[in-house]
Amino acid sequence: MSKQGVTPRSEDYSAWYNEVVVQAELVDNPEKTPVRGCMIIKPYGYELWEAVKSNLDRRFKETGHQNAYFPLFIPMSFLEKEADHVEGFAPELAVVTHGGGKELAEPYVIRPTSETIIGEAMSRWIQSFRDLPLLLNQWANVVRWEKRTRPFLRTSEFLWQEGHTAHATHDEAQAEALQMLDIYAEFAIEKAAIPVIKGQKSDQERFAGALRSYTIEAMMGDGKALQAGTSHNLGQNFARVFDIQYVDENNEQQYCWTTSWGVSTRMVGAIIMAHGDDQGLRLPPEIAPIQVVLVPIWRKDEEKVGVLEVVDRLRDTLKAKGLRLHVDLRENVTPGYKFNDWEMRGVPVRIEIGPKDVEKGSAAIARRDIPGKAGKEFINQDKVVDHVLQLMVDIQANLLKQATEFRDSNITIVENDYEKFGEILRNNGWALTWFCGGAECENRTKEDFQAVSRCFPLDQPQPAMKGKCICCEGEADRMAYFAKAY
RNA sequence: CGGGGUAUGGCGCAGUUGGUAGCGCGCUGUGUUUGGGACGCAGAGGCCCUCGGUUCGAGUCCGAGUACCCCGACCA
Repeated sequence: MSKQGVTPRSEDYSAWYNEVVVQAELVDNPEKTPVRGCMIIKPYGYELWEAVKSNLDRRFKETGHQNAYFPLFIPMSFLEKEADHVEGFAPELAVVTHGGGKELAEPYVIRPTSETIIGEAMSRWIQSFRDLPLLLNQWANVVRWEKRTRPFLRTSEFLWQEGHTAHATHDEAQAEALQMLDIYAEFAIEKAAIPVIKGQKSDQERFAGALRSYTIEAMMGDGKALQAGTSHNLGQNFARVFDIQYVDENNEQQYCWTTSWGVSTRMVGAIIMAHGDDQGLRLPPEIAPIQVVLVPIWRKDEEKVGVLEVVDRLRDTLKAKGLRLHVDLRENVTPGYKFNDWEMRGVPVRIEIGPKDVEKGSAAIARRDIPGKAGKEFINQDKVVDHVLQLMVDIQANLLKQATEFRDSNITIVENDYEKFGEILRNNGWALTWFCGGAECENRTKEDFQAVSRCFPLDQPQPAMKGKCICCEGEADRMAYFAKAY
């Protein structure tokens, strides 16, 4: 790269994002990746995804789910069984027509999601109420042929987990959908430090084939919204078309109630856009692949010996505390280069050890959430471990605090004022307003402001109250967030 | 799927009236450096997107094709 640093966010947010993901080495340069719309996730980016993955996987297992794996290929006829479902996905399907040099009798679809093939399996596996609930999850790749793609946010192939469960009653399925939404929100807030809002999707924005769809909505650094995770109560739609039935206690056949829920590599995009600054990434310590980077500095070989002695000692004591740590021993770049490099990669804490520190028994500690020299201080080497452990907590909390304050300062409650409503949306703000949920109204806001409802928050600001829909002025019993979205 | 643009070392680009390719960064070696993106010296590295045409001669001119990028309509 001939260029140093990235385009400032304020100048061109989109350019900033595209440059950061490449310069922080999360992905291969998309313009060079040979498969259009797909991404090569580089090791550092994949480690970030693994942090998301391992956190969620643990929570899924804690709540009784088991991992399984279903085929990448799905018979075309499976998708066609659920009318809404196939209609929703038809335009973005990749289809395999040939195999082993011969045309297939029935084409396979490369899964855009697995409700159908898992539904078919469930229909064979479930016999009795004793087989329920069936709580499955799979970690997989899926393909949706997207016209415009962006690394992590929208790619033709992406990685995700998709949970699929079957229950005896509507209420159990509903509870499951809400439980998984809670798990997503908890992860987003506590680990990714993104203050997401839990809500229900409007009928227009609902998953194709679902009874109800829920979402965690996150605000990005430019004010736009990003759906960071979803869960669906699929009702009996898939159970009916795939014949997922069980015999209840009274020996009667009943259709199951199913759910599905997913978080994808888009979450990585959310982390980048929720926290990044003009220096690059800022990663929350909880999920940062590298939490602490040690940069040794020396001029002469005799200094090097003393410096490395201190560096090795600090490395060992910090590692003993369970910190994910890296020592940057590169000799072909200067310390200044390294500082910028690690800031671009978003490492929460950097420790610099130079000859002066060896002499004075000190260490320079720089915290990434406060950029540049302002976030740097010199402390006694004896205090480094405690200080760094405290910084992990402080930085985690501070990133969440900053993101929350930013979000709240960009949300405006608006009632009965379509002009003001539009103004908020045009300025990339979020409008919280009464909304009847109707398709006509939503189409109108989309046309007028390129913005639709993000969700009806589960946590309603004025529960039990009613208002006038911002569009049609008809009765609305819930408020919804509207915003431009990724 | 509509509109615009680009294609030349790893990356970013230049290349005049057509004469057989250059700059910066990076890379390799080496020496001096190293506390906020170091410098000197010596090197390596090119099917100029593809096919066809014009010409003694094409990176350059003409034609066709392909790929990609940007802007709009569709989307986890």
